[in-house]
Amino acid sequence: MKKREYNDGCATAHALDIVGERWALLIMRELMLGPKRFSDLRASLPGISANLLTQRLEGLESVSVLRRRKLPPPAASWVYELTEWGLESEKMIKEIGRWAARSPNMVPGKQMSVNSVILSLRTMFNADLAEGLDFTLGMRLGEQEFITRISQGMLEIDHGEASRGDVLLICDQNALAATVYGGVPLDQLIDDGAIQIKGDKNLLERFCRLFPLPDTAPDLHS
Amino acid sequence: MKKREYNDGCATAHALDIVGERWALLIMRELMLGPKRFSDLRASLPGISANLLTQRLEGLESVSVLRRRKLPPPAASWVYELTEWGLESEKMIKEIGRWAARSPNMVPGKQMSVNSVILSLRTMFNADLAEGLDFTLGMRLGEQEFITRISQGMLEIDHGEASRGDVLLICDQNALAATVYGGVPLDQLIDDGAIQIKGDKNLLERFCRLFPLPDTAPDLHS
DNA sequence: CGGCATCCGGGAAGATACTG
DNA sequence: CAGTATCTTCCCGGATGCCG
Repeated sequence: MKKREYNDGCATAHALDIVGERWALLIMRELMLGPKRFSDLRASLPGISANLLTQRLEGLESVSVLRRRKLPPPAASWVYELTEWGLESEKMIKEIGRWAARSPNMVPGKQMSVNSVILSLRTMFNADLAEGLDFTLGMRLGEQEFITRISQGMLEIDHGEASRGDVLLICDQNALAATVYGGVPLDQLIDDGAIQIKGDKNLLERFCRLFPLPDTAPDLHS
Repeated sequence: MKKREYNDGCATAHALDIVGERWALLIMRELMLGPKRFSDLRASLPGISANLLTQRLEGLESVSVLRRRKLPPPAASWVYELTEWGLESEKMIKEIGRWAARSPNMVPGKQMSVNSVILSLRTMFNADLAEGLDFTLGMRLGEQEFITRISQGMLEIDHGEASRGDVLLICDQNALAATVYGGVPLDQLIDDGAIQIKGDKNLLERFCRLFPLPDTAPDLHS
């Protein structure tokens, strides 16, 4: 056993062999919405060292989770992107997040990356609460733009021109998380200047209530 | 940051903080079908040291994933059991296994624990293929007995008296995996003495075809 | 800017031995 | 059986420096 592996026929154990190392799953999370460059990855993973990021990218490439691709000129830089199979890990990553959302040890209010907020919306979206709704919402979160479509009880969020939405939301990802998950009133964030809106504010308020968090599980040592 | 944590508000990152350490998820897998004692756990996790198992159990208890409980006399020994929330991780663990089942690096034929085989059946069960089937199957896998019920396109497997099934299967878990996943003909395993059957063999053969594996994802370096 | 190479300290993992 | 104690090894994380 050279590369410290569980020698176990179980598929879950195999998953841990290939994506169980520190940072691996978070790197995949950061690539879930599209390819990124080395420094973008590094910027969205607070605390990882360049060294380790290199190692992980090599490891994940060697097991066919992601590939390294050269952008056409004039960009000419390298990007990392998930393979199709790598992309399929979204279900698993969401299920992990859904489970952990009930953790009694989860501390709210910590910083999140743009990608984690978007993925958390995809995870916690409650179709029943969205019945009858039909609209699009543009989001400008820092450098990135997203377009969200809610119709027929379905949610889609992808990169796209934010200005094309029925409503436009401009803020940073933590402000969005604060109102969707933290219950901070939208008006307060607008007054603070943390959030800017163009369009129907009521639509946005309804949007924010579509992502209820589950109850926290009992803490055995509280 | 004492205990090496991702300082990330993302629920998936939090999950890694609490169950991302080596062995943690496999310990949970081993407790998924019911409480176990220290040495049973150790026996079903080939390669873990007593040392580390102690640490992990303490860690998982401290985050309310499992609890330590003293059995009533005359047993009077300690067992470890998942909390309700810990049990809810089954969906996540299955989703991880389902994803990894497509890995191009998965080597078939490795040893599996009894619990992993049972959980893999729960994971890979295909409801469409079970339409119209209605029977029970008892399984005696080493020391453990299970009763499986298939009806209305649903599968249930739990600990229970194997002899009460319409069919009884006696074998070790690797033989079961070999025929269900490895495509080894039942007859061959019977001839080898690896499997014993009491009851309708055809029923068992149909059972074995209810758990198709997904296609393997492309290997970038093949 | 976008990495790769190297070194170094600390801590986690693994092996072995031992105890109640 | 159910763990401790000890020791070694290896991985992680940080810093620095090199190179295209």
